[in-house]
Amino acid sequence: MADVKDDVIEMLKELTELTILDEGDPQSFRVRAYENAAHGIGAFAGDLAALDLKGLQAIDNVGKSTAEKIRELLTSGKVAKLEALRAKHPASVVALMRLPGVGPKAVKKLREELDVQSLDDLRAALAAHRLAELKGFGPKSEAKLAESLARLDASGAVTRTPISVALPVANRLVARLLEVPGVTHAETCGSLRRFSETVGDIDVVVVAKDAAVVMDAVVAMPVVDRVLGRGDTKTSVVTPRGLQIDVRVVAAHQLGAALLYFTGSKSHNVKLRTRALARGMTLNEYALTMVEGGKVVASETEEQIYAALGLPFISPLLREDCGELEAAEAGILPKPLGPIVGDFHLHTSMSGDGHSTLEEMVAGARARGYRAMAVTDHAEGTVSGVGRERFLEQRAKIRALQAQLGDSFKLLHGVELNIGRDGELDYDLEFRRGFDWCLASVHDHLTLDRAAQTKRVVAAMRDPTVRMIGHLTARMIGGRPPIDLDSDAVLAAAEETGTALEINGALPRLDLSVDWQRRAAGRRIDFVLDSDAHVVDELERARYAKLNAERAGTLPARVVNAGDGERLLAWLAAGKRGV
DNA sequence: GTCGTGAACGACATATACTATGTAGTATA
Repeated sequence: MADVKDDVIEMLKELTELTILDEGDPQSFRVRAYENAAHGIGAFAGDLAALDLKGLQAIDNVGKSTAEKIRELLTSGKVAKLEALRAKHPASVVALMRLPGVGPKAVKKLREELDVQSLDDLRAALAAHRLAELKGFGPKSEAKLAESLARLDASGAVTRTPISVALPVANRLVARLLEVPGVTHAETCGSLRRFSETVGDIDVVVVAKDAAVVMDAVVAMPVVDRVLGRGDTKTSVVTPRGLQIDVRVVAAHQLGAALLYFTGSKSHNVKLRTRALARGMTLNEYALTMVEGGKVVASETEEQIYAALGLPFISPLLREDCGELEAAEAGILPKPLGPIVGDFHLHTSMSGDGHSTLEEMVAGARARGYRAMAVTDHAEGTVSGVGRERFLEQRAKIRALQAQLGDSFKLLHGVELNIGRDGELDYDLEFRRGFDWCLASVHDHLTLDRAAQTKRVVAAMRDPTVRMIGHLTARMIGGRPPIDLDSDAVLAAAEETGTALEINGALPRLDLSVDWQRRAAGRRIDFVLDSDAHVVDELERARYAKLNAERAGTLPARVVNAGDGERLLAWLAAGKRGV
């Protein structure tokens, strides 16, 4: 479903990049307009292909010109303006700008004065020491460009890093920083704090008495492959896998302003700063200050800064400039979800890929204060799945365990069914009815076309035993794409059949995505936050599912296992709607 | 480029750090 939208955003991003080159200014109005339009499209939850020019222009920051380009792209597959820019600035030239330290001005100069039109040309110019002739370039520039080129040859293009890779690195880094003498606070900011699916780098804000000590500690860490830059308060390093880490040291009384700034998003910050100026104040990463007289209004906490700007606290998860500032102003920010009270997708050592026992998983869930949980090992249709007898043995154990636990904890015997190529499910209807909880998921045949994928998923939803669909799109962030589904048809079927949709908290999945959840908003569809844990510590991942749901602004009333345990039990007892 | 006001045109433009150079470019949120 995301295909068309991704194509449009890709087109706008390319227009942005080429226009920066064309105008030699990364901040021109045209450039900003393309960026804003891409932003608006990103926040739009409908089907772009179904819209006419007028409909497209109703999207934020999409005007006549962009709407026409979108139609042009969707009908012909090409955009004349883009083609013209591509002809003028071929890919080999764009590649120059991707070199760290090279911007539009440098590219312009290299092309005009040295006829450098590609990385190869640049390599030759460097070898001949011709860069020294250029004003603004010196021996250091030469050395830096040569190193960038060599690194590019070695590692290929730079891509964004999936959150599943970046978050553990960031957590270890923060833990180490907290051990540095004099450090009283260390926190991950940037897109990781906003819980973006992929991140460009890791931003860490540190409070310490002596910044130099922190900088020394950072560059000495084993995770550091090389140092990009080091200043009095900011150091940038790169890991061996090419992930950039920026560490910034601030004073304790500036922490709020620093967190706000380094968390972003950029456009959220720009709007906040504009808002400050309109109120006679100026906001930077150190403080919110009166323009007249320079008196500091707020700096210590984010809450104080938002309050001084006449706003309630806005969760980092929402700071994407997707209407959160307007919602805050109107007092209609999405409410955070309550505590997680159950987990309905997890595996034990009974099936091939689980590593903790049933008892360990139950203990883990109880330790988290849950009221209920379903054990859902794989059915026989999955590689690591097991047959009927093993499940019946497990059921007996679960019943015995439930008897010990009493009413304080509801333990369901569940199963994760595999959705077959044509929507067929494991075992037979009668055997499936024997489970307390059936979830069904797609694990294979991931490249079927849209009609076939939609049909098999909807077929599974129509089964009376299937209470929930697990990781609906089967995507892996930074890995494999989502399966091709007709989102309207799938969501309509979920609503009609009363089949809940899982929000899977495994970091490589985060499935449903924010985009899908927003598409489902307004429909009567229940969501379940799950860990998909294969080992007891992974129960923690349900928290990531919760963050993802909050990021999407999914309503607490639609999430059955966050908030009130009794509400959850009532939902479980009610069974599948219409069955 | 978009947007809002008024039907063609003006407004839109945050704030800083670092680096290599001698004022500007690039990068970051």
